[in-house]
Amino acid sequence: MRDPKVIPEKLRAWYDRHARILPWRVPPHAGHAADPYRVWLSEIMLQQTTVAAVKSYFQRFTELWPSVDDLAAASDAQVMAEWAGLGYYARARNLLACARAVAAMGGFPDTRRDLAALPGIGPYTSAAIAAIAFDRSETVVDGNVERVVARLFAVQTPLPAAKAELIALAETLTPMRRPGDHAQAMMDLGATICTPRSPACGICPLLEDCAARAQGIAAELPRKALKKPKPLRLGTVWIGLAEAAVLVETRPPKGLLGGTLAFPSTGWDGSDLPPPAPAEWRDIGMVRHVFTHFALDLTVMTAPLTGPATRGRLMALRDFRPDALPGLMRKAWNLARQP
DNA sequence: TACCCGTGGCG
DNA sequence: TCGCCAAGGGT
Repeated sequence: MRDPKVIPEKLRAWYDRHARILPWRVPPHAGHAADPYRVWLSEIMLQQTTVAAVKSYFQRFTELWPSVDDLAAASDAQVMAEWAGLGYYARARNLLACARAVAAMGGFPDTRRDLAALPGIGPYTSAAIAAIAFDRSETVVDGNVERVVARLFAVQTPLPAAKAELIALAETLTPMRRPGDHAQAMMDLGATICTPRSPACGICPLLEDCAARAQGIAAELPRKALKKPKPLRLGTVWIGLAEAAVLVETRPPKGLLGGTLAFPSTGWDGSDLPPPAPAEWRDIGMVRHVFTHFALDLTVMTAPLTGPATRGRLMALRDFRPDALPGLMRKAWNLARQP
């Protein structure tokens, strides 16, 4: 019943009318290709991150660094500061490493294989850039596509075990013509109609082709393995204030919040570090923050510094930008500056 | 394979 | 208030 070619044709027709307008996107039939730099930058930012959260960051980055060569010339600290708040900070470190590699080789490679050799570019992102920026017929599989395909073919296997099967099914839909628009159409469909909860099947262009819809189980797919409960961890952070300055440190380059600007803290994994300086530390309250795999209750201590610090460095308040902090540290700062 | 790695919005 | 989830990659 389901002709494998009818689905991409219907999808393309729907996309031509309903494509989302996004700052990094070239509309269908624009007559020119997308800029690989802007495609790459947006794809990195969009990894596990919503379109709404990315928009202002994309705008800011492309203003500061209009080309990959401009970005390659930026400092680590500046890129980390501009990325602050977006999360998954390994992306920012890999972003800069990738920009420098691309600048050194004179531009982005135009095949999926060569793209995937660059830092921060994996199976999804390499396929997306190859299809969208270089018109390569690659199959782009993200969370949206997994969901759309699982429903179209009524795949009952739970994720992540179903991953290989979903990729194989998605490949059967990839066209030779306009593969980039096809990829973006699949993702737009997943983001606006074939949504995780209460999908809008009534207005779906693939309604007649959807096996899950026919069985009445669209909203139940894709099935997912049970996830482990998140442990609660405890920690302490110290915000030391000197004359028009605050005690900060740059966190170690790897691990949680790696490379970000922070206040000295315990390790919040049981390690029991001492305060970074002698002072009359005062407990001003606690902030809760939920990471991917654990929750954290962080006790916030403040004090005017009275002796030399054993950790961190003093930063003048005029140079200190709270929005250069990751979310957890921003919460602590906001608590500390309240009366 | 199974972890590790942020954040904000939404029902 | 809380669990779920979002254009994943690295190890």
